Amino acid sequence: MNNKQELPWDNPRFRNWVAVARACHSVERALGSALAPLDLKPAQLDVLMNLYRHPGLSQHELARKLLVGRSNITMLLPQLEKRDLLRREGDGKDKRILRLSLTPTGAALLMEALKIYMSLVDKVMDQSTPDECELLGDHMRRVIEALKPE
Amino acid sequence: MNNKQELPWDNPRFRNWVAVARACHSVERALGSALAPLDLKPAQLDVLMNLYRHPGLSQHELARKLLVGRSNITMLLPQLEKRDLLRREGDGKDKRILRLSLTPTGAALLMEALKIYMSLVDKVMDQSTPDECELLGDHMRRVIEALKPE
DNA sequence: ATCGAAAGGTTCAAACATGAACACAATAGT
DNA sequence: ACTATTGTGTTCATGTTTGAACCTTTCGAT
Repeated sequence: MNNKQELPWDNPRFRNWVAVARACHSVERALGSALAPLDLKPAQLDVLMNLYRHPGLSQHELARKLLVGRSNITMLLPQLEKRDLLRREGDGKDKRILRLSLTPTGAALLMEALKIYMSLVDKVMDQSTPDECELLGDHMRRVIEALKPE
Repeated sequence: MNNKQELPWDNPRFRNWVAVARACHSVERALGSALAPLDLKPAQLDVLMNLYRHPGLSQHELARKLLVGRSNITMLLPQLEKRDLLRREGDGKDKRILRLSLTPTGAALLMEALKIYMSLVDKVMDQSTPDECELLGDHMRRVIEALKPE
C-alpha cells in the first residue's frame, strides 16, 4: 500500500514542469488584464497573430494551429468580423473553404496588442540570459514536436 | 506608419515565449485526454495535488494557489466532494472558513493520476538534459515571483 | 455517372470560468 | 458595547470551450 516510493514533488522533472505550467498560467492571466483596454482576449489575439503570419488560412487550419476545436473558431470569428478586424471569403476552387485575412483595422489593432504582449514577454525573459532564453525556446519546440502526432 | 521596425516574430524573446505557451497548451490538452479514464480534469487534478501537499487549506487559500477566482472553487468542489475525494469541514475557531482535506479515496485516485501525469512530464523532459531542466524550473519560478504582486 | 467516404463549416447543448453582488462571521477602532 | 471594515464563501448572469450531430461540397472507386 506504500506507493510513495518516489513522490512526484521530489522528482526534479515534475517540480520543474509544474513551475512552467504555473508561470504560463500567470502570464496568460496577466495578458488578459493587460489587453482589456483593447477589448481583446488572449484567444482573439492568437487568432490575429496567426492570420497576420499566415494570411489566407482556412478555419480548419487555423483551428489546428491554435490547438482548438473547429467549432471554437466558428464561435470566435463573427465577433472579430463584426469589428472589421478580419475578413472571411470563400475559396474560388473549393466552395467548402473560407479563407481568412486581416483587415487594415485588424492589423493595426494587432500591432497595439503586440506592444502590450511584448512588454509582458520582456518581463518574463528578463529573468534569464539570452542564451538561456534560446535554450528554453529550443526545448519547447522539441516538446511541441514530440507531442504533435498524439 | 511603419511600426514594423522590429516585428515580434524576429524577436528571440517573443518567439521563444510563444513556444513555451504552445508547449504548455499541448501538454494541457494531452493531460486532459490521458486523465479521461479516471474521469478527472486537469483543474480537478490541480485541486487534489494542492490538498495533498497542503491539507487543511481553506477555499480562499486554495483559489490563490490555483490562480483562480474564489467562486470557481465553490463550483468545483461539490463534484469532488460527492465522489468522496475530499472533505470540507468548518474551522473550529473561525466559522467562516471551510478547511479542505483529501479522503483516502481521493489520495488513491491522486496517485493514479500522478502516474499518468508523470509519464507525460517524462516525455516533456526527455527533450532536455537534467541541467537544462533545472535551469528551466529556476527561470519559471523567477517568472512566477516577478508576476506575483500584479 | 454514381455512390460512398471524407473534409470544411455550422449548430446546439452541456460543462466551465469569471466577476459582481450578496450574506454572514470576525476584527478593529472608537 | 457598537459600528464599520475586512475576509470567506455562495449565488447568479454572462461569456467561453467543447464535442457530437449535422449539412454541404469534394474526391475516389467502381
